[in-house]
Parts: sequence; C-alpha cells; structure tokens
Amino acid sequence: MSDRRDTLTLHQRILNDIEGRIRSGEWPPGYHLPFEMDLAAQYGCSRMTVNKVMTQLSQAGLIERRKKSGTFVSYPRSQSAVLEIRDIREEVESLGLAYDYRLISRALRPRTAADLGLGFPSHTEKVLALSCVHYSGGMALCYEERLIDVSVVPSAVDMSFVSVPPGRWLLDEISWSAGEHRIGAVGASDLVSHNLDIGFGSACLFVERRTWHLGSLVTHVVLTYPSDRHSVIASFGH
Amino acid sequence: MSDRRDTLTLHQRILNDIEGRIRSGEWPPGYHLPFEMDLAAQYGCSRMTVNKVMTQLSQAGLIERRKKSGTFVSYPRSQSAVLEIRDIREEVESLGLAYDYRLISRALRPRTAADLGLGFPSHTEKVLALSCVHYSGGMALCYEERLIDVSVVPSAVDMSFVSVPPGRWLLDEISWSAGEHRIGAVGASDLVSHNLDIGFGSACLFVERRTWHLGSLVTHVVLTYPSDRHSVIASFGH
DNA sequence: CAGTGGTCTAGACCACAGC
DNA sequence: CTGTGGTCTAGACCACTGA
Repeated sequence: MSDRRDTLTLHQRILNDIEGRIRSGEWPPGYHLPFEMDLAAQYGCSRMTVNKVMTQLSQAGLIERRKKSGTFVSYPRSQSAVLEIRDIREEVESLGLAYDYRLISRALRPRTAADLGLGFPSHTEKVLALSCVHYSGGMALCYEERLIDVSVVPSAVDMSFVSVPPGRWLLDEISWSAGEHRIGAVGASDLVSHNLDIGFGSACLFVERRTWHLGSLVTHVVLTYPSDRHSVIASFGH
Repeated sequence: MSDRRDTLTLHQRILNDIEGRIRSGEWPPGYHLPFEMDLAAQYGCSRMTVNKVMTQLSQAGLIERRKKSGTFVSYPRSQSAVLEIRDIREEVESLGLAYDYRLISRALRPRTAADLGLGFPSHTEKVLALSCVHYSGGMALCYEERLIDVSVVPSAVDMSFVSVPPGRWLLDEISWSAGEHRIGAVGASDLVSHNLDIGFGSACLFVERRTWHLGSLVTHVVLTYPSDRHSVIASFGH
C-alpha cells in the first residue's frame, strides 16, 4: 500500500494520503482519525513524523484536534483563500503593457477628525495627503488617494512623489507588520470620473488598504479602478 | 535576554523573536540570518526546534533558505492576505439580522458552448441552472446565479432548492478540493436591478466563484451585491 | 569537497480533558 | 486517573550546492 518510492518525502506522502482521504469524502466531516501512535505504526514511521503532518493539517483547518479525544475531520465552515496584493507597476508590466504614473496632488496637512476614523492615532499631528493616477498601456487604470503618517515615516516629507509612486516607495522604505484590505464597489465620484476619464457614477472597484508597522498605522490608501479594467483573484487548493 | 517564562512554548517565543526582528527592520531584506546550529546555541535549544521555526517562516514567505549559503530575509514582493469566504446565512445572522432566501428560477438544461468557457468540461451533458436572492433584515442583499454540474453531483437533480440555498446544500453535500474567486465591480444588469430593487447600472460588487472536487468543476456561481450592502475583508499580520 | 538545510528517529516529559 | 496531543531533545543520515 505504501511501497512506491517517490521523490516526495515521507511526511509529504503521508500528508497527501490523509488530505486525499478527507477531500475525497472517504473521511467525511466529523470522522475520527486514527491516533498518532496508530498512524505511525500504519505508515511505519515515528510519531514525530505523523505529528508534523497533523500539525500542518490542523493549521490548514482541515482537522481539529482535542486532547484525550483525538483528531476529527473539520466541518467546513468557511473557505479561506489567499489573496495576493501585488505592486501595480509589476502587475501592469507582467501583462506586457506600458506602465505610467502621474501625481495629481500632494499636501502636508494637519490631521483632521476624519483621519481618526480611518485609524490614525490622536497624537498624529500631520499627514501627507497624496492623490495620483496609474496608467496601463496609456489608459487610466487606477486612481489612488493616500494618507501617510509622517511621524511614522518622516522621510516621506522630503519626497516629491513626482516620479516615484508612493506605494512602491513605502514598500522599499519600511517593513510592514500587518495590513487590512477592504474590497468593494462604488459609483465613480466627480474626482474619480474626471481622473479616470469615465462616466460619473459608473461602477468602480475599490481596494481600501491600511498598513501597520509595529502597531502604528503607516498609511491608508484607496485604489479605485474602472469596473472593466481590474478584478481581484483569490484561490485555494490548487 | 530570554529569561522570561511566558505561557508561550519555546518555538513560539523564538518565532516571535525572529519575526519581530524582521518586521521591525532590525533584520532588513537580504540580511543573512545565523545558521540553525548557531541559533540553537543562542536560544539554548536543539536544532529541531529552530528548524521548526525556520520552516514556518519560510512557508510564510518571510525568509528564503538556500543550502550551503544559509537563510536570508526575503525581499517583499507582494502582500498575501487571507480572505475568508463565509456562508451568506451565517454572515447575516452573525450581524444579528434576519436571514431570508427566495428561489427565482430553477432549470435542468443541456450544457451550452458558453458553459465551456466557464470551465465545465465538454463531456458534461447537463447542468442545473439556479438563480435566487438572499435577504438580510428584509432587504435584498445578494443576487445569486449558479450552475451545477449534475454529473458530478447527481443528487442535486432531486433538490428543489425552494427552502434550502444551493450554496449551503453543496457545502454539506460534497467536500471541496480547490476554489477560485474573482472579485470585481459591475453595473447592475436588468435582471440584477429588478431582483435587488436597485437602479439599473448602479454600482455592484460581484464575487465569481468556481469550485472543484477532485479535479472536476462542481459549480460556478456569481454573487452580486449592491455596492452599499457588502464589502470583502482580507487581512494579514494581526 | 564540505557545510548547510531537510528530514527522520526513538525516546521523553508535560498539560489537559475525558473517563 | 489515564490517554491524548504538544512539545522538545540529541542524535543521525542525506541531498544539494556553493566554494
């Protein structure tokens, strides 16, 4: 039953075997898996090797483990897919299209009450407010509105952002410890319709992103795309 | 330096320590980490414990490992966030709102050429086409259009789906091995504007999802939400 | 060739939750 | 109380790959 010598490692073969039984339905939700020691005996390996597999499956949410009771196949509650957020320039150029960028406005201004609602702390005094447009193949792809807390990234004050997009610059400047994305739809505002050269109120996709560095909110950005020029992909499994 | 006795396990403390150094920028992208044996000596533990930590960091994409050379902090290329796709009913009820559901149409029809473009194989003969509306607090939340390959899920033919939403039923019926989501914006079509009671052409968020079971496409679904009634959240870090 | 990460073992002790 | 998973160890061998 386990005589084929693949290039796969032992724990990968065990993982594939068990994952296959779960995904195929042979071991349905609620099924009580054999104990680690029994599995180790079945596969002819040590308990540590089985434990490594079970830990991975548990972290992936496929199984649930309870001491003394044992291990059970999870009841599927929600799918979790992986969403890749790539740099706009790279995304455009990977499609073989020409990338271009234009700064619309740049202002260092006092923090307003509205900024608090976005997550900036009250001790933040000034924010750098930027708006710009990203182009793909000569066509406006995305309107960007960004706020940067200059007390967290003081060097941003010295940047003009005329030729360097702030997103790319920030990526190189500081490392990020956490991020939150909100994706939704919105009718094009006056500002957006003008800068993207689309009709007022036409459907747009927006990606709102907040990024933290060591607990401090670094930047808040809203990217607005015409509905026919961008969509977001998230996958799981294969 | 490592004298505090937390409730955390040893490898969790090591992981937090190293992850903190990377995320804080103390160990910047390209930084050459100490070798496993040196780290084991520094932390006063065995190499296996260090290896467990490094394997996790490597899988998370924070570090890159090369034999003979050693381990390096990754250059950030893209953010990957986790997107939770929850059942609509659960999502509504977790907000304390009443959930309701209505079937609009149900038809078992031959597979068309257009279905091939969605990923259904040519040997599929019939698909079950469903459309329905999900309500949240008495208000239309989402218009759903779904296709099910009845050669993969034959028991779907016997379901009326008058009282049971097909998404929830499928979740209980078969296990899923892979899925792909596409999220975008679209102006409300005639059908959507009528069923969601919103203006024609008004901005909507759509989530298109394809789900496979053991390599076979099971179902294709498009969920369309009015822009002001739904958005999608994806996070990473904390 | 030699050093690194990748893997695996055969034990061990512990906390916790059912019995 | 007992069995389970959770963790950790001190070794070992191997494949790969850079020097």
